[in-house]
Amino acid sequence: MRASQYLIPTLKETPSDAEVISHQLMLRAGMIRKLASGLYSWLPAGLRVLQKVEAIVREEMNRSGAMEVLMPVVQPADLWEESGRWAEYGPELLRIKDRHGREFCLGPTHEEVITDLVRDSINSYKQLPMNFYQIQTKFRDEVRPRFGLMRGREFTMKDAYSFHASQDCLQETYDKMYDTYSRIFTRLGLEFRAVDADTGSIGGNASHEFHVLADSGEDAIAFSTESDFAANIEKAEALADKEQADAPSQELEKVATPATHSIDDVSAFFKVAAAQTLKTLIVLAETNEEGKQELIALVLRGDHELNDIKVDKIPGVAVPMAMASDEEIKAVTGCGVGSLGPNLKIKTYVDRSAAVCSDVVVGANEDGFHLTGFNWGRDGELPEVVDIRNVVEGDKSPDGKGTIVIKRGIEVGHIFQLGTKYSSAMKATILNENGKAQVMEMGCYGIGVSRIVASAIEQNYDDKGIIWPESIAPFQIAIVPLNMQKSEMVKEAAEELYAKLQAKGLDVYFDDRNERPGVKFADIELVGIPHRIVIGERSLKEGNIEYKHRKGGDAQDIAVTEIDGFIDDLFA
RNA sequence: CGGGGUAUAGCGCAGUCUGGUAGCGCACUACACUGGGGGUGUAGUGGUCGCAGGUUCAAAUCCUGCUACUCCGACCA
Repeated sequence: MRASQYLIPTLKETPSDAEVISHQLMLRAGMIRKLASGLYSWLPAGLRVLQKVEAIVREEMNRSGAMEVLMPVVQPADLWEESGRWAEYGPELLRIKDRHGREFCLGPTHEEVITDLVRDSINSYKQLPMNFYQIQTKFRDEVRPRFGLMRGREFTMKDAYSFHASQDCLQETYDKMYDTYSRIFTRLGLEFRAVDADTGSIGGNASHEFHVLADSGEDAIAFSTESDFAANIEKAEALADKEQADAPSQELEKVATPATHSIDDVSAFFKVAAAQTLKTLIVLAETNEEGKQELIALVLRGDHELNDIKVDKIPGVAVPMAMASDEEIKAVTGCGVGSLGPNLKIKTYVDRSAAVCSDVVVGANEDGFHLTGFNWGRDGELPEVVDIRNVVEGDKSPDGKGTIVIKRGIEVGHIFQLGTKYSSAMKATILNENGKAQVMEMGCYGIGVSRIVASAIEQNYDDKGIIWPESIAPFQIAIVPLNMQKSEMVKEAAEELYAKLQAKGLDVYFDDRNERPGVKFADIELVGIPHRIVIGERSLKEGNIEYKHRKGGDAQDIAVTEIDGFIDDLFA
């Protein structure tokens, strides 16, 4: 492509409303422009990247045996009423009416449409399994669109839906998708992790999220230093650092601790680490038969953080988890929040790590007092032990291998075993071997295509701009002729090379603009083209042209006569 | 939805308090110089100051209402 006939409107200054680096750089590199909040136009160079990502996704999906389809963006409300989601889905679902007053929505996802399609077209177990996918625009009316393409309202997604006669068969396709996704992200040149995810309200048997690792990621992921273990921090199991508590070495002592409430206060007052203290949190219990909500105490080590998703799973606790108010606590325990400790007369659970502490500082359940030298068993009965905290760096990995490291990730893929949620609601059945109607098992598999583009930048940039992975760069190689408008020699050499590289099937960016060298170099670096060839009179007279990679290293001279072989090696 | 901020040329901003001819840098156009890292000079183009009312001889500036954008949080995945 000739730069003089192509639009890449680069910006020197960063638009003030761009917060994250990918957003800033895509704007600056002339790849996208904002139309309205959460809505972006793709400019030529940006679209090239998007299409390269799509191509890789498409190739690998096809290779896995999935079939590509294309379903409408606008979907009738009837289908959503059938699945129950018309009522279930909140304001994120953009609802519209046509001229006849009939209700429709803009599809945030396509379970209903595909299920409708399949129930009409598939009748026998003999036809299964089948896996359908599309690469298409989705719309979700996000509460707060932000971070540019990272959380837009309109975005490109690859979504796939598989149908099965049995759970075993679903598992098989699920595993195949897991492998396909791993292959896709590897080909995209991204550093990623597949993590065990919470299946949440939909239920189902298994779910994995695929995260691109980047400091700006919205999710925290825990993984092991020595094994494949990786899980969303919300789900990662937290182990105690030892089997059982050490034998007591201190006597229990009651100490007056005026104005000492928080864990920070307590550890400062007693000059002990927060890990040598316990904190007691009070949450609401489920409403009982008399319509009253009692309280439940949760004991954690002072330095640990409560995980509310884990708490939701403890029997008897109100869902979603809610902390009791100061008044409720005072009324039941007779003391303030800052002095709570073990041995309360209400149902109590203790975290695994808090259960193996010895000689710790705890609240005395009496305002203004704490106990030191507290030991379970001797000084209080050990309540039921549960896992209710977030994992922290340095914890033992749940699979017993290595320790936990926490990094941030951007969710770019999610695979899910749906089970029969939609197929049963929408009566998508087949006849099984026994001639009986049977509801199909379903799986669904999503990839945020436009989000991948942004996440690739979050992971690969420097102070000069974007550094695209080779597989998705808008152009593979740039030719920069210097002073071509004046130098016939340079012009000839550049044109010749341009023709040659194009003939090799490469995506070439030929900067034939009458700009100063600095402008061209800066643009190419900002846009992030991986390979750069500079043709100038100076080196040309010595029979050379100059090559440099975007990732750095010094420029190297290549003899004009050897350029063919050099290029072939580069893209071998 | 709660709390903050912003809206003036394509981009980044000043001017608003204290009303009086709409400005600066970048970009853009023309010409000249320059030609291996966003170069220099000269001359230009481009704005209903977010919208609608109001006050005033006079409103970017003061008042009222609205809208859009944005940040933090809640929510969602």
